[in-house]
Amino acid sequence: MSASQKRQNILLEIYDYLFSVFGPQGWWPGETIEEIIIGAVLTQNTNWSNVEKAISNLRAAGCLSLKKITQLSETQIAKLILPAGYFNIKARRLKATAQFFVTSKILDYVRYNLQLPNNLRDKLLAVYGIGRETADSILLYAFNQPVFVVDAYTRRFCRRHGLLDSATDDYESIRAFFESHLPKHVQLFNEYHALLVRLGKTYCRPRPLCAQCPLNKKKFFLHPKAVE
DNA sequence: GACCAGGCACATC
DNA sequence: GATGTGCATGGT
Repeated sequence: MSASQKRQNILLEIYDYLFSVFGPQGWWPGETIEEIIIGAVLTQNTNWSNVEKAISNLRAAGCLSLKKITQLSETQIAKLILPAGYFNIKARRLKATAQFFVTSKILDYVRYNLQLPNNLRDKLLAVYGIGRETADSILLYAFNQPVFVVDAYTRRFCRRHGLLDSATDDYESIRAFFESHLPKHVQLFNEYHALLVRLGKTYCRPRPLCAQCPLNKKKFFLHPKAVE
């Protein structure tokens, strides 16, 4: 068995185990593509429960749509998304994001079942307020593209369990690691990321509760040294 | 009261 | 390219 196949087996073993412990996570918790995009911006460095409050404000005001958001002032948006924190900066980011989707008509590709432009990730990254994680969250959860989302939990998980050399644990390396060692299945990527977040919230905080982590019962480590 | 949360842009070195 | 900083509410 090649080293690559071994890595793939371990990643799938971890996935199966997490799924058996936590079950399906039901991501993304949004009704529509537009709501997912809006939530992806609002959840930056912010607890999801606060995002829910902001989304419910937007919905109550009839503003839970990208077109509507382009028509509001940043001040108006900021008032609605107040509970999500960083409301001034996020108002600007949300408006820039909404303007991108409205002017590019990307949602029409979905509506008419067309193939998305293959440089969509680069286009998203060029939008003010959309970085790697937000772009990839949108691609995976809103547009069902097989992109593996990396976040703080994923990075922490990789470090603590020694999945990567510490020299190559930047965002793109971690993304490439998962994408190249897993079957390119949207539903797998969807559930895997959500399960890592679930695991991280429970056992892998910055002040970790690693002793109780269910993964301790298994030995998945690819590299002998897991970093704290 | 401190710490943390499903980041990002920008300044500075 | 690496590292530091501002952004801000609400839950634990």
